[in-house]
Amino acid sequence: MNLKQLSHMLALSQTTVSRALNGYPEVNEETRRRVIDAAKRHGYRPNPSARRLATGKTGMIGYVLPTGAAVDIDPHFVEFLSGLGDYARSHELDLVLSPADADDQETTYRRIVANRQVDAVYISSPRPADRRVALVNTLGIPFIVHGRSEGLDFDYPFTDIDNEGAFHEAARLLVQLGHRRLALINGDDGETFAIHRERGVRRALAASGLVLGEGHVCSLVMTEENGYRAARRLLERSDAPTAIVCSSLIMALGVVRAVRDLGLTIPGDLSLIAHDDVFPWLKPENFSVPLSTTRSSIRLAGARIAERLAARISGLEEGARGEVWPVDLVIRGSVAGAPG
Amino acid sequence: MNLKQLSHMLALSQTTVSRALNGYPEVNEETRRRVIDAAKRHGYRPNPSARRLATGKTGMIGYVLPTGAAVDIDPHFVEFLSGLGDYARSHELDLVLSPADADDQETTYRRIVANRQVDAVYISSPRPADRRVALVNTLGIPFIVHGRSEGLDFDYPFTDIDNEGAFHEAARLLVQLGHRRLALINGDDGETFAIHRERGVRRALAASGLVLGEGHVCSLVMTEENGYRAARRLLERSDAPTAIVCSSLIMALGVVRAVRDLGLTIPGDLSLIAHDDVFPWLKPENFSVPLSTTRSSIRLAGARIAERLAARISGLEEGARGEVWPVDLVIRGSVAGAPG
DNA sequence: CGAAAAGACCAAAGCGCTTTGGAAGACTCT
DNA sequence: AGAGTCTTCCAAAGCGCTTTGGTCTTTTCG
Repeated sequence: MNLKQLSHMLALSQTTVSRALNGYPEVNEETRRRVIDAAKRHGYRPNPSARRLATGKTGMIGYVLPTGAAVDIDPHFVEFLSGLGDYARSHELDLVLSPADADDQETTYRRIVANRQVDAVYISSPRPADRRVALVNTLGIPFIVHGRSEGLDFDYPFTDIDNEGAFHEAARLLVQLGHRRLALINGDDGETFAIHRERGVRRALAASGLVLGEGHVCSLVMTEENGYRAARRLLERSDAPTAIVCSSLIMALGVVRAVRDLGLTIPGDLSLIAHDDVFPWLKPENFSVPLSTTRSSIRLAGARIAERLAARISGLEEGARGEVWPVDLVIRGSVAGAPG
Repeated sequence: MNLKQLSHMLALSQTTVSRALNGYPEVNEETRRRVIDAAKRHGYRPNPSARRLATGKTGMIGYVLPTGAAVDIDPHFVEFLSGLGDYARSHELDLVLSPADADDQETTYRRIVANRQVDAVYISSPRPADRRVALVNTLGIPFIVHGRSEGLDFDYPFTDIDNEGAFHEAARLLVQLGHRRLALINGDDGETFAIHRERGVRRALAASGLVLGEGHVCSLVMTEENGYRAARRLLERSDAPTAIVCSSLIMALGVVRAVRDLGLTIPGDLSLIAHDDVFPWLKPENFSVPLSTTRSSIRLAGARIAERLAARISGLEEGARGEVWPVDLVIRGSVAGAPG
């Protein structure tokens, strides 16, 4: 059932039927009702390919997915995706993942824009002076950045959490509890979020005349193994930290293991606070010693970004507005006063 | 730059240019070279929307993504996706995720097929007599099932691993080591893979005249927390198992925690084998006691399924061929002879 | 050498929608 | 009553590609 058949059946022109269905004003309400009714009754659905060719709109949002043997898609991604899906579903938006060589995403961005394959894109895990942000900005496709870049000479729309504030709070609490030697086990410091977190910790320490010691900050891909190694290395130092702030729950898993292996205890020998993106399958309250966290649902962020993308596509949102979400600090058993 | 302009520039008809570019035989090789060359030089890329309207082909594969507040996308999904992306990237295939209400995926499947939104789809986490498989089969779109259903009255193409064989081997080894009371901490037993795994364990036990005791098998969503709870419940029984086979590494994390909380040790008091889908961020060899596993890379499965889908789209693969991959059994420190 | 076959190309008809540029009739206003 | 204004509808022109159904040469072969 296509438009031609439907309009013939109603003894109307395609123009009128199309307009009636798309809510244009220049059609009699009585006629519109007839059309809508007939369309429903015959299960007419406009062919998206045709509509796409005519309008250029696709009803899809895009994401360039870095892949490659050496590239691991972050488990955070899936949680973000859940949120995106939550929103997209109720708006019949689909998501197009375009896999790209991690080292050459630019080509893919250009392709999906040139081909008009999607109405908007989002960018995640931005870095300082991120080239993707610059590219997408000049290509002129609607977009939102999940997180922030830095040092770009233009503004852009983003949704981020207050990483600096969160880690500032966490570190401040530890200092207040008497800790003098803090360490930070961070994510890849090429990414802005990690930079912000480190900045937050340093600022909190500086407020009490302390510094983040040389060798007391690690930047690693966030795996359990890296958490273990980093913690082990830290705790075996002569100036071992008495408190660690950690960028991910998965790494915290490794930290806990290292602590145990070394015959130490949490929070007796070491206080630990980690960032929690809220995974349904790994909860800080279920750690053997319940883990204190800075918490922000990455899933909610996904939903929000889908919402903003939809708004941008339909022209409801414009400009380079950035939004920064506050982060909760949730205290559980893994923090205590400094030992000794 | 569109076809019209390009053909005008070459003083050829659109027909000839189109055919030259698409490899049709009825065009002079010399002409073809000229055309291809000019296309490249001017950066001509056929508009996919137009091609789509004309041919019905989209160059995309689809996946209906169950979403909803109560639905968690499995972290396995992302690993699978990596594999899919690895292949898709090199073939300029995109992946369309269509979020759907978890309780009504049927509507979405019908929509994407009716709308010709994708050339093929894959189905994951199938259940016995899975309605999605039946639906997709009748809708007539190319598809591959990742895993297997059961009790369907037709054949269908799938790629699965030998879950039954793997868990049979694991259980057999434990029995050989003298274990008499095994337990199985399984995934959601609505899904076929869990059923197969249970079957494997039971078969191995039966071969030695043993059975999987009432209460010695748990079926749960695969989270750390559920692993902990299940293990705790099992180990506090009067007839506590001396060995556990576990369906996921994430659950195994919980098992390890429960063992420790109860003051027990691995493998002294309990032998443990878990299934490993090969996550880059959580490795069995890095457990405090290195974990024995049945191992199969879900990422490789993703790549394979992309490959088969591409083959089906282009007509290179047909029929309902199913393939079952063998699973490795990797022995590490977490297994030992039965205590006592 | 003439008929049939093969080779190389083209004009035009879709694919199914949106949108432009009217046109016809009904209504208002002076 | 005639000019202007709405209201409501339509024919036809795209959107940019593929594909059908030719035409015109050139080659092959009995």
